[in-house]
Amino acid sequence: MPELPEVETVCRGLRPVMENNMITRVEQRRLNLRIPFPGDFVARLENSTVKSLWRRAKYILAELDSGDVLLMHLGMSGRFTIEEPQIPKKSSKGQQPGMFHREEAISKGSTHDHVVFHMSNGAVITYTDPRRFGLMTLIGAKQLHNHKLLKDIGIEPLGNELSGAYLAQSFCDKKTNLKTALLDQKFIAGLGNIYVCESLYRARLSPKRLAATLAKKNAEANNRADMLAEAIRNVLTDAVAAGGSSLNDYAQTNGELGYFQHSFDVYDREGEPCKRNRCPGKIRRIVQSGRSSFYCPRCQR
DNA sequence: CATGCCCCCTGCACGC
DNA sequence: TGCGTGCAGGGGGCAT
Repeated sequence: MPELPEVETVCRGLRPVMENNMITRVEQRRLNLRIPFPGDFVARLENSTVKSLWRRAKYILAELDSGDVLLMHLGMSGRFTIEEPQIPKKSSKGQQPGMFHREEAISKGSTHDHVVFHMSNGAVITYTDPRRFGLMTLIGAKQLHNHKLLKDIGIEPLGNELSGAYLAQSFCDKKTNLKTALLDQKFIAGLGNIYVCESLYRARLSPKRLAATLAKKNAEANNRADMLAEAIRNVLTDAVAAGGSSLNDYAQTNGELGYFQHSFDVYDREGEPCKRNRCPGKIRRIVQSGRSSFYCPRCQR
């Protein structure tokens, strides 16, 4: 499922075909995804030009010359496919699991293709989302920062603000465990279940640990907070790098963005051995706030 | 205000 | 083999 690194990858993939291009035609095939489309969605998009495209948390935002911002979220199963004119055909050999080729994508289509953008450069961008947990809406640029979906979102984990001190400060009076605190979007934006599990593993911190224990005023707590901040940054940076490289391969053979293989250290590895050198632990799964947590009880404390 | 839980929806992994 | 069941997941919104 798309998490922050996938959303970043999709954003980078969309940028060259959307930025500085006009949306000439929009096909909107249903009235809602997770939330209703604005009633004038198509009218407000057609004949407007995308000035810039960026990511905030797991949202993709496109600023239009009309003064609107197009806000998009991939939810659980959302993806974009780009068809560009005059791309040489490639052999269908060697495609990665879960991906399908441009030719198949075109001929098949899908009942889950909900929105199609036709761009002035000839690119056709299709949004597909079987589970419809994604969303698209339009916001006036001036209202952007007050919009309910964006106004309470915390810092970007790949920006400069993430530090041990920030985590300690944010969690000092939290009564929940670390896992729950890290998933709370008002502290760190865009951290999802997978990368919280992976970050805690890298920092050797138990998801069950009380969040406030990062804030004790002693050297050990400071160190833990620093380790966690570093782990979050590294996990996400690595994943973006992995997505970026496979995106290049992918975009040349077919247009679908944002699906690539990851290997995780703990996520979805219940019962399997801990990957840490010489650690005899087995990965355990527990449920916290209704979500699965995967961790090594032996080396995460 | 802080926290917990439900729910939106479909594909998929199970078990019989 | 085929069918039914239950679960996963982001995150808003509501109840507590």
